[in-house]
Amino acid sequence: MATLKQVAAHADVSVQTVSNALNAPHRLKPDTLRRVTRSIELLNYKPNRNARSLRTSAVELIGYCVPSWPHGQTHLVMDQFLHALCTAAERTGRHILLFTAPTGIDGMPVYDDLHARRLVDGFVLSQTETHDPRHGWLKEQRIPFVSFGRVWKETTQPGPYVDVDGAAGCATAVRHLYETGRRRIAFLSWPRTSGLAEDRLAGWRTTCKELELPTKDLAIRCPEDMIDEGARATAKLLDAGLEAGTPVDGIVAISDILALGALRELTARGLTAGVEVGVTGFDDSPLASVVSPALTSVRQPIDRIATELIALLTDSPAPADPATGGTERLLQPELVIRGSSAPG
Amino acid sequence: MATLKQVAAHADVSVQTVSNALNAPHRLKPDTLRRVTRSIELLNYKPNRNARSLRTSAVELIGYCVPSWPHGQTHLVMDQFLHALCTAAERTGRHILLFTAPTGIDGMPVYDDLHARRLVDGFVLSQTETHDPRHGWLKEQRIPFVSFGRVWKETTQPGPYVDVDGAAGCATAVRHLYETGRRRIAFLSWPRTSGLAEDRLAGWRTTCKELELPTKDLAIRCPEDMIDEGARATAKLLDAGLEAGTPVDGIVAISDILALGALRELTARGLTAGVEVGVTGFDDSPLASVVSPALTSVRQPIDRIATELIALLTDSPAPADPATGGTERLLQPELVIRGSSAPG
DNA sequence: CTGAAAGCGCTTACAG
DNA sequence: CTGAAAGCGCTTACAG
Repeated sequence: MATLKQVAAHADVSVQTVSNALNAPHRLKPDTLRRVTRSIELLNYKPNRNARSLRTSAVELIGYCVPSWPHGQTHLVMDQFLHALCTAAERTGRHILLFTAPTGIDGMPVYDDLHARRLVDGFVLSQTETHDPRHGWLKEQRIPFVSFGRVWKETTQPGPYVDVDGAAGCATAVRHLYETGRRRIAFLSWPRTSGLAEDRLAGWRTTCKELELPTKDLAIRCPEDMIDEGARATAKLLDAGLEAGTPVDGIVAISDILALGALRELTARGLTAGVEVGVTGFDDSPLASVVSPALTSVRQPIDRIATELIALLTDSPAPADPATGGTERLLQPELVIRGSSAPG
Repeated sequence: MATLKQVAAHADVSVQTVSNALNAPHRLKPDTLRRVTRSIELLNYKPNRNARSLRTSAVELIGYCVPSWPHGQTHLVMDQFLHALCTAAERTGRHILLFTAPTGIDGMPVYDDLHARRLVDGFVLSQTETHDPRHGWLKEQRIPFVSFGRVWKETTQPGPYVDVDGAAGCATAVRHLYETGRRRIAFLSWPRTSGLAEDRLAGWRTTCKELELPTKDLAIRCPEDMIDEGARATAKLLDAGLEAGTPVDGIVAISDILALGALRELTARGLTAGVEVGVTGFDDSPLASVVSPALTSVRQPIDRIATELIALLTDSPAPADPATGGTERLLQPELVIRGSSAPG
């Protein structure tokens, strides 16, 4: 393996000049640069990153804690997210270092350790929880990080974040169902403890009110994000609608999984999603396009999210540019319309 | 941030002794060790890994290329696998570095680069393809790697691998269906180009023959791993069975996704999985336990796989121990029985 | 525009 | 059992 010194000898310059050829080529006379570049190629020289990192004390590595899921649950777009995150990091010459850590505050020593030993420069946080203690802790330790997802219900968000406007996403879903003729639109949610859920639910509620649609008894909180729960909640909604003579004709689900449960219950009752009842999910996971009828779903802009995360983490402190500045980005999701809400 | 030197000064020993306290504590007099340890804790000293790596030229980082999937496809157990891989790596003091690369041979310069710049010590390969060119290339370059999955149809496997005995998994599934009374067991497969598929199919075929069950026209190759394809293939099987007066009563699917398609088609025809037809999948993905009836599925021992991968990659060249030695591990999967094959 | 020197924070033989 | 010295391969002020 060639070293700087060998390249320097080969090109008959000092090591410093080779280093400059790599890191500040404009400082070299074009002729010298050419000669050095040729030697680099000839010797197939690749700079040793450990030596560089030792000197600069930047490793160009970003830590990401692999979430561990309770059995039966899964992050259906996690591989997409990781791929996007890697790609975004690589565009800036960085990479993602994976690690595991206990949930919540108990995991913080792991973060501290990775940073102190200089295995990473900083962290991308995801799976943000309501009152997530990690953000405040990292900020206090002056460990660089950026969060995918807001810390809900705090007065101020500690540190930079990127998030998706869930309320707007659900609002779009409600409007879409309204435009396709639905007038009694229910919402399948998660427990109240989730700030994320409250945000999305608020989008549903507000939009229903705007459109003068009913909301009473139409929001159901499923205790877990499981297909069965979605089916159960849908059954309850359909039964109540029948009894009252006001059948539900639209269902906005807070996740694709719950939406899948809704689809299953409809099928079980001989109803067709997109015909009698319009159904929408959230996340546009791979499953959405694979069931039939395919699931209309709110898609988070994953590539954009990844790009912004890396930008916030690695850019020099933004100069408060009113347009792109600041350290908070709320991105707009997009409704992907398929058969479950609009037959044809 | 404390350095070795500072700790040495604080403990009134040489830096070398502090280093030894960390890396070879047995060399120190118990008393000295105690004193040094105290200083380390007091100063909250964490060794700089870049300095260490520069010196030892080992980074304790393992590269893993995040697969990119065609839209609508997903690796349902990828998050489980990554979690297991991370955990296994961390047990040996290592971590996983994620990167992206073009598929096949085109990606090799990326691997080479990561290794040459000393960002990683070696690689874990997955998504192994038939005739995968990466293994041979890496071996030739003397870049350490281990493969999850065999390179099929080659005379010899280049380099170490861990794989799951797919044939045995499918054999178990067939036997289970047989034991629950099924006598006409079909197989839902992938295209012939997949060595993995041929292996699993062979397990089905051999076991059927052993049990004197029919196999003719009972293996269907779905062009893609999608729910719709599984449903379509199942429809074809059921139709053919009806016509011939010999109804299919068992379906072994090569993946959970295809099995899900089978379940859907059964439901659409008013049949119940586990009653009229027993169905099994492969992978025991999160979806398996979430549909209803829940899906019987062949589970790959993910934690074991991860542990073996890390062991093969990082252990000193095994001394040809007849028991655990060698660089090839074929692990046995396990059938997880649920309602889709056995009601109640 | 180019080069000689110092130093990033460790570990590794080697002496004592 | 402990320490003085060299060196891993870079980059960074600083001179020239």
